[in-house]
Amino acid sequence: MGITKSDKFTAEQNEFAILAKALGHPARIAIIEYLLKVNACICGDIVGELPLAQPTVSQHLKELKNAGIIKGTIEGTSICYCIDEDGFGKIKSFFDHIQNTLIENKNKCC
Amino acid sequence: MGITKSDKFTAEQNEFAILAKALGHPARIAIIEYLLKVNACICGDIVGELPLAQPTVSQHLKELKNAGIIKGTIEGTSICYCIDEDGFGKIKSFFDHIQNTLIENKNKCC
DNA sequence: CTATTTAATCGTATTATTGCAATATAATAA
DNA sequence: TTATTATATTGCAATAATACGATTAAATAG
Repeated sequence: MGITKSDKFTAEQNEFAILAKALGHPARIAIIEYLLKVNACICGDIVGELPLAQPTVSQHLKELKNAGIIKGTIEGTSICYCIDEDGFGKIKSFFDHIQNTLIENKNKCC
Repeated sequence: MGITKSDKFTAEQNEFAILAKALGHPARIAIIEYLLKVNACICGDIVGELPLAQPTVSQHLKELKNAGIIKGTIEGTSICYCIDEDGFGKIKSFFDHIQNTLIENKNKCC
């Protein structure tokens, strides 16, 4: 079989899994960290920063964009990427919810 | 070539990617949510809760455990799983850091 | 010891991901 | 128009992930 049974899970479960999956690669974490470091949106020099070829970086950027974690705007011949706060907000609220529930359930674990 | 170049990235980047990757599947999100819902650690009835066969659930539990997101304790013939707060703490602090940096960088994005 | 119960592991088919060379596309520059 | 520059897409090989039937392992029950 080998195919994820997405239809057997809720839309929310799938939505969060997609966000988490997009962050599940060191190159994509490195991209996020770089976008934060340069303190502003940045263009194609992400390629120069990563130990990967240009098509590979482009592919990782595409996955982050599809998941709603970053966004890109065209600026002449180059494209400016930056973190999409909406996507991050969704992830963060999920973790906050878990954290709160864990605090409520304190000491009721094995 | 199809193999992630983990050695080209920092230990922290890899560590966080592993945590995020472990959450990058709806079944594993469903497991986390179920563990939260039952308000205490729970045993093998996770299998009854998910639309997946027992070996598949066991495999997902193993991945969550390897990533440090859940932990299991033996209780007779069954095993009691619950969320590992340490693993979640790491993920949460990463997101908190990003959130804080985003707030600092306000309006400097494209 | 012999069931029974519970969960992990093995083996394997299917599908997805990773990575890059080669190529294509899109915008500007000359 | 013809370069040039920047990024995306295609195609393909290698590896990883998903799912499950069959089996195994470990603990308890009888």
